[in-house]
Amino acid sequence: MFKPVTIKDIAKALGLSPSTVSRALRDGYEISPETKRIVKEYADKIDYRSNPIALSLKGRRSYSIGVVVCEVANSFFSQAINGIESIAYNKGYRVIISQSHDLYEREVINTKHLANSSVDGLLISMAAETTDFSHLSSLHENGLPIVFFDRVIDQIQTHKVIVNNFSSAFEATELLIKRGHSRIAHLASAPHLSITTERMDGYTAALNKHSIAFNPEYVQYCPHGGRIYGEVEDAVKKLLSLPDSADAIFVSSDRLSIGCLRALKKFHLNPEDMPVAGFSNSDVVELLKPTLSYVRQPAFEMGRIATELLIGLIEAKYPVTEFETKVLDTELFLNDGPLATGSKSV
Amino acid sequence: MFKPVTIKDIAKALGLSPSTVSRALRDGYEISPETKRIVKEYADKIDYRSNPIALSLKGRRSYSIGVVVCEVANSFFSQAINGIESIAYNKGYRVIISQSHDLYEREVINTKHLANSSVDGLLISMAAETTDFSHLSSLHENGLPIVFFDRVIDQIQTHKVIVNNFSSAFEATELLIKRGHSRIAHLASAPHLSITTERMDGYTAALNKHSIAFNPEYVQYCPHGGRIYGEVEDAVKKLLSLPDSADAIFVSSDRLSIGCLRALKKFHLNPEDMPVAGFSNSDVVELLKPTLSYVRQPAFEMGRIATELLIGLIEAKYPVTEFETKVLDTELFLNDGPLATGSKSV
DNA sequence: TTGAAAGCGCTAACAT
DNA sequence: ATGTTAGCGCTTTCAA
Repeated sequence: MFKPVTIKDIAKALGLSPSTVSRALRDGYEISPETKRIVKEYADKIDYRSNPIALSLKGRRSYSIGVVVCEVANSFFSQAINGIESIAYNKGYRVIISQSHDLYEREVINTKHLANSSVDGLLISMAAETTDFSHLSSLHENGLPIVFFDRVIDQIQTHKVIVNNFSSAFEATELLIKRGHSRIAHLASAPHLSITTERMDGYTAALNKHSIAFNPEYVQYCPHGGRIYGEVEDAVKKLLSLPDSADAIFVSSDRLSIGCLRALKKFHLNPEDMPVAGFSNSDVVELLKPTLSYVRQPAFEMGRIATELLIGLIEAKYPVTEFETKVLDTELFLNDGPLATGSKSV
Repeated sequence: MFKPVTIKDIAKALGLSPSTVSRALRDGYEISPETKRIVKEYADKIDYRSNPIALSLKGRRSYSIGVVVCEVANSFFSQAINGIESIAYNKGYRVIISQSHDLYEREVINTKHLANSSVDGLLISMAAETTDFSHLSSLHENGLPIVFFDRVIDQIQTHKVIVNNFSSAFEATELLIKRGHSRIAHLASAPHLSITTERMDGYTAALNKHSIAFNPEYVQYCPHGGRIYGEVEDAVKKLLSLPDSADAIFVSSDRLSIGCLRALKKFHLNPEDMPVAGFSNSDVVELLKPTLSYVRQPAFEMGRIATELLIGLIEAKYPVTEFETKVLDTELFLNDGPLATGSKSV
């Protein structure tokens, strides 16, 4: 069907050997300028493009990086992907995206599939369901470069890119406190995710600072990360039906924030009655009706940095042993404007 | 770095020839059950995985399909990508996604890059800016299977997947008319896009049916498809500042719908004063404050079907000459519930 | 300065 | 039932 032009074709047409053509095209120093000119002109004319597959086979490099996120249809991740692409593209890598849908099994299959597709490296944000990391550690031990972003794990030593989850959560919670609320609930994602624990800590720290007793009943987890809307609605319902019902909610993830608003709307609760502060990178937050005060993560930037780190790993001459965890700042928005900014980078 | 196990390794370890191993692994009929067992067990033990690059080089097939959309961070497209993935995945293809950001130049670079990466086929929704299609026709003439979805073009004969844009637009417009509006503006995307003209026709047809004179001043185009928010705001501003200002707006694309609401909010216009009906696949439409009556496209389904058609093309034994254009139904939602459904499939 | 030949991992036609 | 060999497109010694 598709009839690609090969180096051999050029060689034959020009009465040269394939190796000469190869060298001429790659500007080998041994080739005469004249020959180079001829070869290049001809290659140009017939629109020759080298076959990257053959190149990969030879060089054991595929110039592609694999990405595993829970879902593309999520503002945070699609923005991060934009960032990933912007760098990968410039550096000549293509990006293969796959979605875990927050399912452990899908994550395992995807990473295997990607590794098997000989990606040169992996960019991953853990699925909510995942608690066993052997699928990743085995790849990592085999030398596959991996960089984590957003939902990271401690068990694998490599570069990581996150935001200051603790202080972001702290500030968001404190915002609610400063507005006079004291029965602040916390709607959280799967309990073992890094973002969940860190944000939880920020939440409790804020309560502490303002001498508000921590009430475990005010904390609801969504083990599926909000993948199933029902779990969010149930969680919210529980918070509302407590004897001493919550009077504000801090939500610790993008999808949950939306789910929470949806549930509140369903229960006919006005934002005045039940203000919500949560993480969200939605591009329409300002237009949402139960309004949302929100923490915005620099998703694009996170993708960019993670990719730079990954490519650094891939192209490193010597094995890298010093890893860094980049911590970026978030921004806290209160209805329509920035109120305060997150904390420092480490 | 990465130490892949090869068929040769297995052959050597087992005292067999590479071809025997290869055949045993692929269940070749000529291999004795005993040998198969031995080979498979060993392969399993050392976690052997075939090198897809070598396979591709051999078979001239990469088992990957390229996707070009304007933007991943757009509900319609991210849902379509989910559909694409669901099929591709099952059939053993991986998906390489790239974004044109509605820019002609990016689209050209991306398609070249993908073709050059030897994808087996291309799934594309045209960029708003694109008016010259030679980058695609040349690939297509060279035998690269292409399937268009959503934003299609007439110039290339192949499978296409769209929705019934005409009747969807017709119904959305008629909805506004039935609610007593007669000065209905139309906020449209780039004028040469298929979706723009088809939806425009539906809009005018609805006006006609109800004997409302078509007023060209009520039509505003956004050549960048809303990529630049300013163009949307300007367009809306113009519509509002006409001597005989519009009293309702029909918006013909996802991003524009959001942009339009944003502009209206900025101008402090209530939905009662200026109702909007528009295409949108946002997953938070019901939560938007200037409310939106909306046409929802079966994005996931479109991705699914387009991918099935593409893989059909890729795996066709003989050149395909009969192409079909699948036309799917949309749904029209009025605040909180379906009101009417789009029209038939062709 | 150029060419010949080997090899990357795999498969398939052709032996045996 | 198993082995030998050639070749996919390219690069890279090694020879000339």
